[in-house]
Amino acid sequence: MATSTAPSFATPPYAGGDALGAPGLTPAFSPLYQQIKGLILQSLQSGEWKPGEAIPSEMDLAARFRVSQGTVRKAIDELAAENLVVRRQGKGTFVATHAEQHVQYRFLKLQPDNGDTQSEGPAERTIIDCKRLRASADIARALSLRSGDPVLQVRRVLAYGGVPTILEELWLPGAPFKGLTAERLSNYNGPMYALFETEFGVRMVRAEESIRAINPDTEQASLLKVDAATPLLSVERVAYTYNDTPMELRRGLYRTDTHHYRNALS
Amino acid sequence: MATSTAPSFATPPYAGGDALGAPGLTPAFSPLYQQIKGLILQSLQSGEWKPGEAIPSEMDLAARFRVSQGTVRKAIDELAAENLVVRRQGKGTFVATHAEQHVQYRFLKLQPDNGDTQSEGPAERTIIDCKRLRASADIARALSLRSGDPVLQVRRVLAYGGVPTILEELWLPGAPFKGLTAERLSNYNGPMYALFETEFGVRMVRAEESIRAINPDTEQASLLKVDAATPLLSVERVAYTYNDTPMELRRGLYRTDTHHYRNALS
DNA sequence: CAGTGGTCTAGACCACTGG
DNA sequence: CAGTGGTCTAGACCACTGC
Repeated sequence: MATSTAPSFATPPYAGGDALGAPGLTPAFSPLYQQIKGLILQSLQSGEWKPGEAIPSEMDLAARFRVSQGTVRKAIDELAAENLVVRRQGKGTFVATHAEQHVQYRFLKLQPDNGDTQSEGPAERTIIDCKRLRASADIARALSLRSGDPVLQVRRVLAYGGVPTILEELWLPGAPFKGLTAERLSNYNGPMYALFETEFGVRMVRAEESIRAINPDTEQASLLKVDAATPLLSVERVAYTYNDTPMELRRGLYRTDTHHYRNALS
Repeated sequence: MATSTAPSFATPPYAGGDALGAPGLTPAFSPLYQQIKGLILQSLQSGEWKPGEAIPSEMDLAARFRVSQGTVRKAIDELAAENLVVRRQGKGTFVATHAEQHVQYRFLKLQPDNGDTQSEGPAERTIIDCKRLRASADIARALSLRSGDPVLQVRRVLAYGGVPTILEELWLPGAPFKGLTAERLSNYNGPMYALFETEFGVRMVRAEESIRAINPDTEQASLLKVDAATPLLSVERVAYTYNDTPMELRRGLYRTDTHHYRNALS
């Protein structure tokens, strides 16, 4: 509905302090553009604008929130810096998506040693299984659930040019992903995070990875078709939606004889 | 001296196109604030303002470059986003430094599994050796040198709580680091990159890492006091100064039984 | 051509720092 | 208190997109 219309202040040109309307969700003291950012964020979470769609123009938002275009602009600047929206000059500002961009697999830092991600092409994906389980203590902790809560476990292998390169095991909270099956995963063409968006309305926004070197156990070694003495990269990722809500725990084993994990520091 | 004073344009309020003065170094077409950013960058490289020092206020820079404060602000915003300068409200804008910040070891992503970097304290550093060598083909390529050019090689071990955890081997171009010795490295207290700043005027700005899982050879294993079958993280880093000039190649072996490599994705 | 984001300006006031 | 960076506004014009 016509909810979040305007921060109710009447002290132009600079209100300064807290200025939120009815929901009153600003605990301390934040600049106007931060409050506007928060309001836009709420609309993103609530699904008012869906991934891939355009959000209203800066002028429209400025009118809606009763602030200047510059203030909206600064709010959107930050959202764009966090990869939540994408600006396109002359067209508009769009809700970021893991699909339909050529920035696919944004969270996958493994790349071929020759650097040519292009010629390598997309991974060949093989689902091993997809089970309904109850969360163990560590899984529950990572996903902010309680031990025993229902979770989905997916295991799969990614291969490049016929060479199995990544073995992944991932856990998802049962409730938001009700109805996810191995079949739906297999039939879907494109990044898994894109499927999460379109089928479950869950958009992954941010993630953290912990990396170690390990030796695989015999099952892992056979799935990746490597010797058990071949060291592998163990990459544990927790992915978050809006609001810093953890929505996925993923444990990956990466072969690093033909690929490497690339990271830019600044 | 009083070189870079102002982009010479006389078409207020918006020149639009290329507007650089004498050196004329803008090939294509860039907004004013980008040109200002470039000019500030030149002053940073030239050492007009040294790491830790304050740069002129936004007002001063606006006057110097004959643009509005807002334009200078946007230029500095980008430099701050790239960690080249640090803004401090009420005090000024300062040239970023690897020393004297509590953001030390910005490029070291290894951290203890309990996450408590504080209680762990600083690493105990042991220099193994520091040799003058000639660059091999791969070293030369990484540092944009020619094979056979003089380079310095440093090897060292970092330990935490008496446990050797990191074995590093690093190469530096000979010319800029003339006079670096094992002694000076050992005597220096603080991050190596801070020493590079104060003693050699080389500031590392950005880096890229390639990560693999490997088994150590016998020498490496003994230096880290681990079994030769213990898989380790191999982290190859190229660090860059201003102008994307590579200034260091560093190959690290990380133990990941008590520590892990942490990476934030967004 | 109208509509979008992108740049630039000028001026006002706020928040923080230190003398 | 003066000086710094930080926020906000209003208005102008530029660059790009697509009808």
